[in-house]
Amino acid sequence: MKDGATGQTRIQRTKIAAITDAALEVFSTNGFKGATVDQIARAASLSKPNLLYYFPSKEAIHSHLLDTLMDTWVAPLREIDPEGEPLDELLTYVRRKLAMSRDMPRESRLFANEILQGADYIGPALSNDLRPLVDEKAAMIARWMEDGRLQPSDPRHLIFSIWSLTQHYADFDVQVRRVLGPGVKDPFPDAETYLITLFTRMLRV
Amino acid sequence: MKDGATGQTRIQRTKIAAITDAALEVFSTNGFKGATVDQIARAASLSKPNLLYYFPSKEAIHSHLLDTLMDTWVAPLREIDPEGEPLDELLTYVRRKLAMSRDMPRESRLFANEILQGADYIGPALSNDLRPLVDEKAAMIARWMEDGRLQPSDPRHLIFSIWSLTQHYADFDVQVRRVLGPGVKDPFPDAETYLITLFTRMLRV
DNA sequence: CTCCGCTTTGACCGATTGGTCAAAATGTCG
DNA sequence: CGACATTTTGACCAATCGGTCAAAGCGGAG
Repeated sequence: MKDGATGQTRIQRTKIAAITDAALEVFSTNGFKGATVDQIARAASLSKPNLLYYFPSKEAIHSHLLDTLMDTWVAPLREIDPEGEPLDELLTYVRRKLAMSRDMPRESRLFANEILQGADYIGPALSNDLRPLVDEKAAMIARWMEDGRLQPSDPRHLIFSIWSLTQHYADFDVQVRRVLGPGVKDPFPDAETYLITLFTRMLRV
Repeated sequence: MKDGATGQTRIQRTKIAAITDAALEVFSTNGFKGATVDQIARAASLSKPNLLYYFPSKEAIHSHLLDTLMDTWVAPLREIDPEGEPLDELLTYVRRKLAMSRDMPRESRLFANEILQGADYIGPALSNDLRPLVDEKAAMIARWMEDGRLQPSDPRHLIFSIWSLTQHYADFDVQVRRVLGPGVKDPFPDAETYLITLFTRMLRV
């Protein structure tokens, strides 16, 4: 039975949610080419043909994942408030992005895999959607710097550095833990302290 | 004919070099599971059986690559001089790592792929070889900070941040270029200026 | 109950995968 | 040259890949 607004039945919603969650797990740990439809189906407790009843192809699942997750992923950047206190806004952004690495490491690794291997699917979105957003926020930061409310530096590379440092703790989690050793149960508290110190010294006037 | 020291003929040296170079290209852009031995063979201008005459398996090529490249990859960290001027030593380290991202992006992506997907092969090396080295260098940096020659901060996360920021420009090169737009032909000069500023403000007493 | 549309499945397909093997080609030496 | 080791190749193999299909199972409305 249809449910007018979304055009999806209850069962469809449930199964599609299970599939996307399973696909997120499998794609993020194996990459697109390394993942198999069978793996995803097993992780979602479905048979392979049953999975392909809900999605036409492996590529379709991957695209669907990237599309629906993209907004969530850049949301914290969008929420930086031009009217707020500059340093607070940027430090909050750092904290939010680090929290996302802690709470959504699979999403982080999914995008990392995609970009690392050429961004074949997500590439256009980077040029058409992400770039204007970065332009806008970089201009805002540049204004803050001109007004003497932040120490001057390249705003675009500042944004890159926040992405790089925060996502590092999700994408390279294995390395971080191996290097810190088994004594460190959770690297994130120290990471947050360090990153806040770093960007405070970088930006505070 | 053997050549006593290495146990390799001239042809073997040439072909193995061609294979490792081709494999670096293919593995770094497709990951281990995404790469095929046919691709590597074609990139090395060899037939598949001929390639498997020099290496017993796909996994053997991958292992060989990671083993031989690991030393090169951590060399700049090893070369930080405990007797040098602290800030100079660390800024030089940043410059060297960024230069490696510019000149050896394939190597960077090879390691990024391996770690991102669980570090199944390289994991033990991280615990047994890299961790002691980081411990040693972190202790050195901590001493510098105690002596008042650097602003204090977590030395291990400082090292992580240098890895993260410099390798970002190799691993996420596609994203960086898409976000900066086609007007920017080479992101590296601005990146170097930004990173030197960042770590100078972070560390200078 | 019957009927009908949605859901699930086992069997199967062609293509591609990593890897083998025996034979042929090539190189290297006296 | 002739003899022997090294190198190269086409044909081939079992396993796995993404995807198809017809048939069976299922739930709810009448």
